[in-house]
Amino acid sequence: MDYKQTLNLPKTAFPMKASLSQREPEVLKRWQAIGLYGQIRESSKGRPRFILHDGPPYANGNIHIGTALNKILKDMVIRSRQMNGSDAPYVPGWDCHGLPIEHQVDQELGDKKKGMTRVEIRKQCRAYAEKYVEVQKEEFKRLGVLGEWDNPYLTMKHSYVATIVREFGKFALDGSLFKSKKPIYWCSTCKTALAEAEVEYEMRTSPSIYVKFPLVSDISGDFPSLKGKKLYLIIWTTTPWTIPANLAVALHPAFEYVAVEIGRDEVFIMARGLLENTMEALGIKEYEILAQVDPMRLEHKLCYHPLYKRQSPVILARHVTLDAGTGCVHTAPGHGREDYEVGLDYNLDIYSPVDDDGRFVYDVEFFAGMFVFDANSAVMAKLAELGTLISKESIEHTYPHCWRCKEPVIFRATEQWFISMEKAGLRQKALRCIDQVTWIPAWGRDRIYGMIENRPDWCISRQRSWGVPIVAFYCKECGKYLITREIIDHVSGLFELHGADIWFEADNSVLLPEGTTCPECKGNTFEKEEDILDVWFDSGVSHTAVLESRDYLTWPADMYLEGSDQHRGWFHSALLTAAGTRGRAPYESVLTHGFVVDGKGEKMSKSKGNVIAPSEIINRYGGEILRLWVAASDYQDDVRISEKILKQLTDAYRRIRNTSRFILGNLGDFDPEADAIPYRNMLEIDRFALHRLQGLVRQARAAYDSFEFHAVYHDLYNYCTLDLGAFYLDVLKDRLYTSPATSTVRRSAQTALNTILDTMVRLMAPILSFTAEEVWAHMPGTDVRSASVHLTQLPEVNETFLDDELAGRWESILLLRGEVSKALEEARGQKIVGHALDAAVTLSLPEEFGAVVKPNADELRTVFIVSRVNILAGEELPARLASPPASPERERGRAGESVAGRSDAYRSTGIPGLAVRIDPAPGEKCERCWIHDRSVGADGLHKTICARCLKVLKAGERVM
RNA sequence: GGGCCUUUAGCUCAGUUGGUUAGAGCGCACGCCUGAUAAGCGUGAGGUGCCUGGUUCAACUCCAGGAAGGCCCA
Repeated sequence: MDYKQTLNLPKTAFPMKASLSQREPEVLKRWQAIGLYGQIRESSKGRPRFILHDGPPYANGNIHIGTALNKILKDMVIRSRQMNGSDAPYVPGWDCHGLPIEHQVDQELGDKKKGMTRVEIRKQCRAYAEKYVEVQKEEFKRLGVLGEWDNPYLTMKHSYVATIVREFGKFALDGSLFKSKKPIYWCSTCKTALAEAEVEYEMRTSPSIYVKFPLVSDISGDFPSLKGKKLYLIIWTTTPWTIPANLAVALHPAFEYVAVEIGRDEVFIMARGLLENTMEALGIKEYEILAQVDPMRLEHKLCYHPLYKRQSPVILARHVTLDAGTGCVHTAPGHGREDYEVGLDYNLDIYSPVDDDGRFVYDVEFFAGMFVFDANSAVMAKLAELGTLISKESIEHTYPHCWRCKEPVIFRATEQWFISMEKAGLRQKALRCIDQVTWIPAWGRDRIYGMIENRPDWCISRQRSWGVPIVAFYCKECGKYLITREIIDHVSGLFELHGADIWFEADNSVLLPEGTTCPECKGNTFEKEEDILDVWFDSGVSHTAVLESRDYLTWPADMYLEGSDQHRGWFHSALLTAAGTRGRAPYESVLTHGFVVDGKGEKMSKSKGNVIAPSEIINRYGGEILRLWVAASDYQDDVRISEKILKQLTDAYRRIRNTSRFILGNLGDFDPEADAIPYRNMLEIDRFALHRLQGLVRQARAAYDSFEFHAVYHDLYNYCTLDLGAFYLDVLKDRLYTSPATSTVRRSAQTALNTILDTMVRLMAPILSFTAEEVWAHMPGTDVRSASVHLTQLPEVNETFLDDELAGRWESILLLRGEVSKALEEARGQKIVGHALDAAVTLSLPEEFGAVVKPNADELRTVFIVSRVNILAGEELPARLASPPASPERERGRAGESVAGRSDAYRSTGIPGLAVRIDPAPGEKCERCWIHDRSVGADGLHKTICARCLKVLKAGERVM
């Protein structure tokens, strides 16, 4: 007879092999078909809301691994909050305007662009954005991210654009808005402003000149040794044409400067660290240091301009370096980024006397009308003529060039729009708002605080086509700009209906409210502004464009969740726009994650070849593995990814999957409604398992509460391996397989298993959303369950399953089990036994420990999974077991070696006083349950079967 | 160059307020099983706690300096 057929072996349709890349799309299809997102919304009506407001990714290109990390994290936050008693809707969004798209479209259009109107270009850009919104949408869905995908927010939608105008209007009307000059990259061939991303650095030969600036101020009071000398600050530059715009000479406040006499009573001042280099460049061999000069004492002193009859002050600036030059830096605030910044500090004019063609304007003495690069030699000649040029060479260096025409570009100040950090107290408002927010991790607060504290005014204008127009008019009579509440209301209304294209299509009779007159000069003819808004303003106001416009969302959001770069980006622009218009932050909390780096912790880059695309992982391993990777990582730091890490995660995934599968297999004939055993009637070990399960629930819920998904992962995984695999499930096999199918003892185990799986599956649902759903579908009692695990709630700690007294005893048994395992391993090594069921275990228990374990003595055989357990009472102990180890330092197991015989006792170190002896179990091995028992062979018919199994068989026969 | 941050076994992570021999799982090695089987179980070996100083009876933990890496500026 084939006794295997009489066993209750696991049986389930749940496949061991996950085939994630095939199965996941099916799960997604089903979610779509049953309208899962809508069902969740419906089922959670009236619950407290949790609003995670999505930061809009830029609608350009495929998603990368960092985007995937971000979106999956968001999904886990949403799902765990949703399953935690909240109503957590998720409205994804996209950032659609801006340079990268316009730049892409520019490249695709090539020369065709020249003949196109702005509106036509904008149409192309819109189509481009639309395309990538769809591409990315599918990619996000594939990650298992659940949300309102059929109604996302787009920053280019009419209603959104109208909101942008209204929010912009608030800054215009509260006095924050102003116009000022700022240097930007300018291509004088294309006559256009360029963004940083549009300049390419190429080698170019430029002049390299040293110029002396005669010091006007007498500093001999501070430096007596310089009395009566002719003092000069020496500067070095590669752009002689910017000398006419020089307004200052900058020194570093912390560098050492020296005054050096070079003969003829001429004294040059420069940084000590660059003295030798400079002297060599100037060809001066003999010189004498007369004094050390403290740069702080030179601040605000004056020099003559080397060309003109005006004076330039000495200023202090930290951007001065010792890499090249003299440590005295020619400063033209209208022609350099750092010059501009320091110019603001010293209230210098942003002077930039160059027109759109790159020519000096009419009032520039000597050089009016000259193209700047042609003016280089003229400037040098004039300097030489005036005796202020002291060296002239040329240099090869990298210089910015226009991406389109490849000509060198210049830095040139142009009129820009700014939102002031001070005029309406924006900086102070924003700083105050920061402390109303919970920053996770906490250092996010200091980071953004420092940024807001130090940032310059917000330059919000761009000379581009693809964006939201700055709604402003200029009076043709007096030139003043005009922005009024009426204009904002009127234009935002137009945008709401027609979109922002109308700004470029319609004329002022449409764009201006009827009867608009200039309040300054009463003029009534106007010109509209052509600049567009910085896209950070677009996305910055999403809190109002999205949260305030959908009645199922709330303002402020409960959470913003983005990478840590967004302290300078979206968190920042959202804070400014909300603080300025509403006086508080648009978020209650801000959670940031690190960046994805490679296995060595280094940044991913194409050139390093260490980039891993999400699609690659999805195709090879499945989206679930990507989700598990996100869950397993501590996102507060940078997150590593590598083949090795993915391999580890697939192993971990299989473990969780197989554990679920094994339980499902043993629940194949279990109907929870009909077969469950009341808790009080369950076996102790099953009750202990339920007690331990509550520990998992407690830990996992706490981890979810604080968004520590990696703790959930570790707890869940360790639970599968330790609590279940290494103990409970292993012990349970004998009972599940060999007991009568409907027996109380087997039903008791199944009741526990059902609760365990039901708990596990809901705990894993926010992380392993696909697999949890798959398990859910295979669980017994499906007809009385929700259609999806994602419609259920996280398990709560069930107090009725807590029994500390019982748990205490069983923890001791577990400890004992560990020691027995070691003894068995030793015996295996000595070939006394193979499988544990070959063994009989004899224990000599220390008194106190023995008392604890005693009530469960009969269960030890099954807990150890051995054939027999003998417990020796203290007085019965053989002498060799009773005597303490000769010395505590002696290695384990050696205590018994002095005694002859193969079954030396194992002497425990974990439980002092415990000795374990392993012998081959007496009796034959039962063919059915594999336990060695003396009763095997007693039955005439079933000669290879033990008494216990015989009983089961007999009972089965009767039933049959 | 500046601001913020990170650094614990090969990997992913734990480690209360400074206090015994720094933990877990995986991976690895060895063994068992073949009734979770492209599975399962057991045992074991792995750590200069990034480095250097300092405070302290005592430092992975506190302080200073440095290194490597990351984000944001310049």
